[in-house]
Amino acid sequence: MNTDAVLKLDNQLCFAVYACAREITKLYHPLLKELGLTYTQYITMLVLWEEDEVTVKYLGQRLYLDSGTLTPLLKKLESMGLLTRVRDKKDERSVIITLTEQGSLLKEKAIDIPERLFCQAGISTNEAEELRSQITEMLQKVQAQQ
Amino acid sequence: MNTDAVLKLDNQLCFAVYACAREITKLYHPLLKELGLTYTQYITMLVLWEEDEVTVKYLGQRLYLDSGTLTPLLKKLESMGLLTRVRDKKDERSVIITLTEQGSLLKEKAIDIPERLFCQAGISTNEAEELRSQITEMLQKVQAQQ
DNA sequence: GGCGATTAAATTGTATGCAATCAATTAAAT
DNA sequence: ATTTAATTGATTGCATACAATTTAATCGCC
Repeated sequence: MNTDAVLKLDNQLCFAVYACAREITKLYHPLLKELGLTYTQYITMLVLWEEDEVTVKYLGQRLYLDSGTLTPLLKKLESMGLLTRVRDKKDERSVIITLTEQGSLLKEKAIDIPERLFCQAGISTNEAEELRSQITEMLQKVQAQQ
Repeated sequence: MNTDAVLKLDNQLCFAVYACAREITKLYHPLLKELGLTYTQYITMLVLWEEDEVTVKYLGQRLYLDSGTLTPLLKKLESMGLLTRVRDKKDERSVIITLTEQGSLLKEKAIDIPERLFCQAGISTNEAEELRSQITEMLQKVQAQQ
């Protein structure tokens, strides 16, 4: 590829990923509105529905987000009554996030979101899994450089 | 996949794309800092280096961004002396974006960024092109739903 | 020509993201 | 015990993103 072509937007893998991420988030918007969550709040709840009582640090590792993003987001979810934020007695540097009953119950309402989204986007399960695997590989490669 | 598994974060294609986009942007950060640009400002300049004198609407279509994002971003680039914003005489609703000489010249400094980034990320050109093609396909599928 | 519908930007308000820095606490070394 | 370093969150400042609304200009249709 010549020097001019590499600067063409449509040739850039990075831009494709970046634009795709935003378009997908927009697709989630109406579905998540029914739960009263934004996309970032939703993926935070996904982790907590898998594993309750985790630290902010752990959430950050799973979500690839830092405390500058998570602290206000978790305070918001706390104010919505979905979780609690309590300092760890054993190590006061850590904050333990715990779902409230309301937060746990919200999972039921979220169960059908993945399927509804896939239907909407018209993507087959197989090609999605293949693509997910490749992108995850790239994600880990890229993250290792930071 | 059972109902529990579909809600697992690591099974979600959408999250992989979302996290990957942010990690890639972070990888760009030190390279773009040399040019004094953010990632969004950089991709805006990419379009303008391809095609000068375009409308805000056109930029939005290429970048998948709306005027709410572009207007302040373009004002910033204007204040940096890289471009001008002028109403179209033929249709006063539109604003024409034109590179200044300084804006055009910046392209030279940007030429080697794609290669440096790929080296840094350790991704081969072939697998990148394959992945880019698949993600672009998904991007267009998803965007068609909006 | 006139007027409702449409279009293009700009504005407003909310929610991220993240770099950089700070503060508090804990762990390690001497 | 004291100093030093590392860890964990919180804070601050800046730059997006985008939904929703507003404003101004143009278009379509009669």
